[in-house]
Amino acid sequence: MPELPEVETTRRGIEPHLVGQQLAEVVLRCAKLRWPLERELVATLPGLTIRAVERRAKYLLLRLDRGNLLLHLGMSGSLRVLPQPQPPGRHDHVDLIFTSGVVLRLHDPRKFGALLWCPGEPLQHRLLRALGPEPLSDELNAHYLRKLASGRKQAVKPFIMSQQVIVGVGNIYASEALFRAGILPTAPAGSISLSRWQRLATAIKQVLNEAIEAGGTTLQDFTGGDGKPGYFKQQLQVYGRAGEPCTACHEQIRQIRLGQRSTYYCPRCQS
DNA sequence: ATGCGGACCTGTTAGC
DNA sequence: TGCTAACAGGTCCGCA
Repeated sequence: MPELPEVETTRRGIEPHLVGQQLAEVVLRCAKLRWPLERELVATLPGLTIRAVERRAKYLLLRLDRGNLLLHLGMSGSLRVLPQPQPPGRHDHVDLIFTSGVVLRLHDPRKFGALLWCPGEPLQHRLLRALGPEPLSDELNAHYLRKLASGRKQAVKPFIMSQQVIVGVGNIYASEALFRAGILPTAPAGSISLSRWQRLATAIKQVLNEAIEAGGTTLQDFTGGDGKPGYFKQQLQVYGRAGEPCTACHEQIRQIRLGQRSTYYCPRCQS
């Protein structure tokens, strides 16, 4: 489900409810998500207080006064803050219960998400260490992209979705950014000119920023920490619109499969 | 080094 | 209406 805008929306939704909260109890109802859930969480976390809720790539970082929790929502994960404990529904796999009674609940039907305990610096964790730059930072620019793409034959869409290249761009926003930049998703990354990388870098920043503003994209069941859906779906110009007219030129939007992912583009606007 | 396909898991939708 | 196949927001890993 969540790409960067949805994770950031979630972060903003839960942060004000969690900072300063002291953990009372951890309830694990599922043996494993992406990885086996560490039983030591149940013994280690009670008593610790959340100092900050940060995001790196599509990971949420809960910084505690000692150690950190790394959270990834996978394809279908979502978080809710509940004012008090409630009976769990289907796929409500984890509850973090605080001394105030507030509960942070992780819901994840497909179980591709992750919850990891990280005693040391989370940015040095093996899963985060090799990640590329944040797309909304100045590190993402045309020169960086051209240099990294040099000599590479991979299609530009899977290239920009690779988290070693840039983080946060998933399947929806990759198609949207390429449409805005007028670049075919199948163009080999190594063949793209500096000026087109410039347009793409700008498009990525714009589409992510606009999606964050709208509270993310809700396709089926995404909700931010407050349970509200995101409204960016209405602003999608190509994703999920196969056969419909292009918003710019009225040509039919096409759908192809690229790297096992559905990919949408306008054959007239993108070259 | 790069790039691809498979795997993980459940739910929903499209098609016969 | 009911069954089956394909597909869905991610990404790690192993292999060529």
